[in-house]
Amino acid sequence: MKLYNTLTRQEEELDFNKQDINMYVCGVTPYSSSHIGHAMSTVVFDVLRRYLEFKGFKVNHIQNFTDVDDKMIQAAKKLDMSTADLANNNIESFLNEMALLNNLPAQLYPRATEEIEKIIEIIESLISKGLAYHNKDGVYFRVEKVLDYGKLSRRTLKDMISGSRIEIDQNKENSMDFALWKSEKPGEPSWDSPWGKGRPGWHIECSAMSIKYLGNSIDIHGGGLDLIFPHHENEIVQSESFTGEIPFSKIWVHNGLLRMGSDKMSKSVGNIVLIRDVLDKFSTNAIRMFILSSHYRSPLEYNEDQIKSKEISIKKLTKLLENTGGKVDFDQISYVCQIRQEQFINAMDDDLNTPRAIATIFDLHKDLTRLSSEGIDIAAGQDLLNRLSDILGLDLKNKNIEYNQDEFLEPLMKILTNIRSELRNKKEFELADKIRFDLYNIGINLEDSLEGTNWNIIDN
RNA sequence: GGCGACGUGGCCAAGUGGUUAAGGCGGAGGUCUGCAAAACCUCUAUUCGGCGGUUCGAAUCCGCCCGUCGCCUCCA
Repeated sequence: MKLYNTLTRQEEELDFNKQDINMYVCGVTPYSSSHIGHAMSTVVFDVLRRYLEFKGFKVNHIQNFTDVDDKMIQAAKKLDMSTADLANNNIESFLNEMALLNNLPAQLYPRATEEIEKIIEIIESLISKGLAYHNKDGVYFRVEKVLDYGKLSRRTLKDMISGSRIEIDQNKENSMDFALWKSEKPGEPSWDSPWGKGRPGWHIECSAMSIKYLGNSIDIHGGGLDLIFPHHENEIVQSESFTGEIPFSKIWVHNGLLRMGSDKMSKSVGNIVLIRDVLDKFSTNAIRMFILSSHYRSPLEYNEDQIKSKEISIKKLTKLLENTGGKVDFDQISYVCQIRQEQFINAMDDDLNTPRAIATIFDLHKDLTRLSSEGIDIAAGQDLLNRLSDILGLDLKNKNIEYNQDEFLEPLMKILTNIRSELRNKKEFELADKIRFDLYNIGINLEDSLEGTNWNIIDN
């Protein structure tokens, strides 16, 4: 399998000579509800993980929570609660939403505040190596000391300083030096350290957690494109300086960002759509198919019409699973399965090309409907359809039938459709059509078939 | 200002040197049906932002121009 490595700016063959793959994915800062941009990122890495597992690897997947930082402190203050409570609340709903999105849970979800010991160990080591210094504001990393600083984001210190929008901090040796530890300010959560009370800076928590749980040099480190600089750049320089091992991560995978209109969706811009609101409107399958219909490195524009169109696509695929029976034709069915599975794998092997993978699923669908209409048993093909869909985290077996589970509607509709069937049997079509028409006007759609009448609530 | 990405049919989106430019949605026609709906079948870009260039051959490589976006501050 090839994956695009942000560090080398090219696709690289994944030739890990081992069965385990260590994958660290940067999670969220749980200061508020998560938006669908976060959903996009987690779905992408979920699919990467599922595919690697399909290929036979055991994936150690870790996703962190940065549960203390400026935003956390501000938000907690505003809500008059502790940062810990705020984090707990948001983490709980985040994990809940991940499950609803059908993302496999990571093996571990470490939190910055629970890794202070490791964080301090790293900072002490960096100071002792002369790569970090302590002043009244905290501890800072000396970026000038590291020659390859900027290798991930491909920029030089000179470029960064000249283009910098941040005010120059006179207390820092170099304006690009970044905080490893921040000294305590009144009213803020803090921990004891050799440099007095304080809290970790951004970036250091990910180095600590990645190294502690996955080792000095991991296989895949991922996150959104917007984390390349400064977050991942700084993680690299801290980690490699601390462990002395290069690379900190063999491959850096970054997903493109979700846009709202033509702008990036982000909490700070304020143009966000919450995951839970999208989950209210659309099925998990449709949301995932929407996300996976464009390549993970491209930007994706949030578009409800497009998500809606995926509901229809999913329904088509689901419908095919209902076909049963027919004569066994091993040659035909296995030929089709072999071709389509191969195309699916080729697509996924090519830098996780999910749009192409999805296209082969539809090709498989077309093949199978053809064979089925020729009276051939397609059970083996349906099984493949399920397996391939499962790699994308699409659950075709789970029909979203919750609509029809209302305890009053269900028996009521049964009475109505039974009466209507009798009318149709007596050829009293005018009255039967009136029932269908009137129900349609209150939002219930009837579909007659040979097996009986199905109904569903029309979504808008 | 520096670095980077992108512009493919009505919408979304693959394809990055060579048979008919994937796939989904939409649209048109058809099969089925008492009629609908659903499902299925067929059709739906001589053309890839514009202009030049390289090449036997370019959506695909090069140059310029136009347009959109991201990072350089917190961000998935």
